[in-house]
Order: sequence, then structure tokens, then C-alpha cells
Amino acid sequence: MTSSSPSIVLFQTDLRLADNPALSAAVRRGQPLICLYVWDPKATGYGMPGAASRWWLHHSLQSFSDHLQAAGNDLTIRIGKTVEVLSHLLRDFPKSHIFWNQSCEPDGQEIERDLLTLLEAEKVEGHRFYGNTLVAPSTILTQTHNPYRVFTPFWKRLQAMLRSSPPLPAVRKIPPQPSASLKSVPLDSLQLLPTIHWTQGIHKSWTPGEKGAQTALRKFLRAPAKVYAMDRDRPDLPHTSRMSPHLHFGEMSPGKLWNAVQQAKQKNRKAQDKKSYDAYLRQIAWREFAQYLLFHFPYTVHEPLYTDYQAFPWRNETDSLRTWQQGLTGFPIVDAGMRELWHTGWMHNRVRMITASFLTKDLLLPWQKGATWFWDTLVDADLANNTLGWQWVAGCGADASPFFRIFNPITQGIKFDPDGRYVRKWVPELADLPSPWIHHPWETPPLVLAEANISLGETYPQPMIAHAAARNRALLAYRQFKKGKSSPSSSFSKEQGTMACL
DNA sequence: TTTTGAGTTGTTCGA
DNA sequence: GTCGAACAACTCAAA
Repeated sequence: MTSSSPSIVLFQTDLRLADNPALSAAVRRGQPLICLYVWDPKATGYGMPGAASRWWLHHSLQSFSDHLQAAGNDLTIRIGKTVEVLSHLLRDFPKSHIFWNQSCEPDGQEIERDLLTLLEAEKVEGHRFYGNTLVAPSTILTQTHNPYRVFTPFWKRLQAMLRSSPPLPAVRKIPPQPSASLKSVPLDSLQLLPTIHWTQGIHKSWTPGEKGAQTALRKFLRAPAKVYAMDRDRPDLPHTSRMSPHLHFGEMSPGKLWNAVQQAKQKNRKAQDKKSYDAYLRQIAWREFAQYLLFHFPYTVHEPLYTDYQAFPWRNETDSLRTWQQGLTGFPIVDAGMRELWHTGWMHNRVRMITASFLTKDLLLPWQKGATWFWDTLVDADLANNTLGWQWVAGCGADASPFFRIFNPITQGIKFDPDGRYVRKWVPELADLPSPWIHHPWETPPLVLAEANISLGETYPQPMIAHAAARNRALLAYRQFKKGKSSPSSSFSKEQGTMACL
């Protein structure tokens, strides 16, 4: 059976049947349908997901493929460059219509540009939708028709634009593929799974796929959503939504998530609970803002949004980067975070800020190094969120934290992990250290240390840097950089000299 | 064009 | 122990 004019849906980060405008439109068209996913193994840099993220992608594709089969179709997987694969497909099905949801990522944008050229050349119809964001990013602009660079006015504008239209229902029946000869490579041939079995920790805490996303949302709305405003900053409590990887791979649309939270909020009368739902909606808007910024400022993946920061005198040094990556800095909350990341592919948001502040401010290492590490290790690695987050902490991005806002890893630990449960979980060598000392073991009386079987410098490292001095060094570096009075590099190396004595 | 108000997540110091 | 101010200066966005 061949058709003269099938539909091709190009899936990228929208692996779902529910609230997927491109898929729904293609189904409505009624013609035979090809559900296409293209894997490009030659992608480099941020085009290639990290190992943790590839693990998720594998399982997400498997789950999505199952869902498509249940609806009467199947996932066609091909390897190569997206547009070349499509071009090839168009030879077999010359009058196809192509459907896709817009990607805000630079690579996705490049694919879209090439795709539009191809469509033009082949006289093929394309249908673009906006399923990855609440609102098409090109439509939110300031009065002077420029993109927003500040969250609050963006947030106001976004709320004014949002219609409370219900999300599209999940597609239940999909027209079959156009012909039995449509070839797909097996999922395993993408080699997304790591050969060593370090994913056990990840396996335990996540269920990739559309069903897993819905379960996670239900669980969140049942309880933690109500205490979110208060407890979301507590890494020792399980009160975040953990929706980030599901959102990243599009297993749940931001629109559906937004809608579900709104509904829960309306059903709930308690003022305190409403506050929590609002706080969470605001977080969804931050995710939207990140997508939006990446769409309008694709260069921010590698360079600061405010480009004069290119001249900032970051230190170029690899030893301390490695110490940070391994979670051996000697600051318990930082090390706990870095180890949680390594073992589970995830880190609590508050701790992401603390560890990022430590890298960029205490160690004065370039935010790009941290962003790359997070990209490689996070199961929810998302280019937009990662870029915005790191630049925010470093002070060179949208709504950047002021340069004098430097997280104190001890204060933050005491405040957000008051009993030290988070630290004890991920830094077991400190497990027996009493709470008053858990966030600053180097100040613990020797007897207490001995009783806890801790020998600083042997069983657990001494702090790699004195925070107070590191803070002053960062303040000075930023102040001098801002003034631009002296050549930043020369004045800075002098400063480094004083650091050597610490 | 100019002016004005405001800006996710912090820390420290001194009263 | 608690609280408010200072930490700098700049850019954005709207009036």
C-alpha cells in the first residue's frame, strides 16, 4: 500500500502523544503517517547529549515507540543528518507533508533553516507548530520590538498572552505507515546506553517516558506542590517536582503542565497552598524564559549574554576543576551536590546554585567549564536551562545575580540542610559527624572528629580554599573588571599571587 | 528623548 | 538573637 501524499512528523524533543500539536495536526490530516526520529551520531559539542541524557533518551524513545505502536503506528528511527534523512525520504514519498514542533535550540534552528530550504526546493508543504513552549518565542517582544532580557516584564507579558485553552488530548489512533518497506534502524543501534552499568543509581529514581511523566506530575500535585513555596529549597526533602527531564524530552508539554497546576490551584482554597502553586508556575515561566532567550540569543551557549564579560579574567586551571567535579572540595554541601550529580544524574536546584557559585566565584573558573560538566552528567541536561542558570550565577546573563552575591557554602548548608541529612547521604565519610559541625568539619574539635572516625586530609579533604578570602578575591576581581581601570589580566595575576599564600 | 523605577534564589556588618 | 542597611553600578522596559 503506498500513498501519494503521506504525512511525516519529525520528532525531536517532543516525544509524546498528548498535547503534541504537530502530531495532532498530522493525524487530523488523515493520510498515512511516518513518525520519524533522526539520531546524528556525528554531532559534536552541545549537539551530542551527555551520557546520562543519552540513557534517558534511549528509554524515552523505547517508551514512545511502544505508545505509537499501541496507537497503530510505529517510530521510524534513522541515523544521519536530519535534513539528509528527510531529503532521502522525500525521494520515496515526494508529495509528503512535513510536520514539526519548533525547537529553540541553535541546532534545532539550524535544522529548521535547512528544512525550509529543502521544502522550498522540493515544493513540499511544511507545517510548523509550537509544542515546546507555552507561547511562540518570536511573539513576545518589548514595545520597541526587541526580545526581553529581564524576567519580570517577560513574565507579565507572558501571563497576559496565555490563553487558558485546554491541552490537546492524547492521540489514540494514528493512521498507519505508508508502506511496509519503510525501514527503521533498531533503537539499540544508536548505542545510547553506556557499556558500564553506572546507571543503576539513575534507574532507581526515574521512569522515562510519557507515563512516567504523568505519574511524576500526579505525585507532585498530590503533596509536594502544596509545600513547594516553603520546601523547594531543601535538598534533604523530596519536595521538588522532578519534572525537568520529562520536560526536556517533551514527554510532557509545558502547556499541559501549566494547565494541570492551574487546575490544582483553583481546586485548592488554602492561601498557603495557592502560594506554592504560584511559585511553581513561576518556575515554569523561568523555563519558558530560558527557551526564549536561547531562541533569541543563540550565541549565549558559548558566550555571555552581555558580551563585555568575554574579557572577564577567569582563571584557566584544571586541577581545581577536577577537584570540584569529583566532589572533593572539602565543603560538604558542595561535595554532596557534586556526588549526587555523579551518582544519580541529577542535583537539587538549590545545590546547583551553591556548586555553581563555588566554581565561578570561589574558584573563579569560567562558567562554561561548569556548564559543560553539567551537560555531560545531568540526566535533565537542557541547553536553555543550563545556559541561563550558569550565566545567572556567573553574573553575565539575564537578570544576573549581582556580582557581590556570593553563596557562602557553610551558611547555605546550615540554612537548607539544617540536620545535615543531605550531606550524610552523599558524603558518607562524614556520616558520624554531629550536626553542629557537619557543614564545617575543619572547625570541629579534634576529639569530636576522632569520635566520628574522621581524619581531615585523609578520610575527608581539608577545604581546598578559604571561603572568606576567596570571596574577597572574587569581589575584587569583579570590582576591577567593572571599573576597567587597569588591564584586568595584569591586576588579576597580582591578586592570584596573594591567593597562593592561603 | 528623557526620566524613572525596578531588578529569583545572598552575605555581612553594625545597631 | 534579630533586623535593616549596605554592598555598585548598570541595564532594561515602560511611561
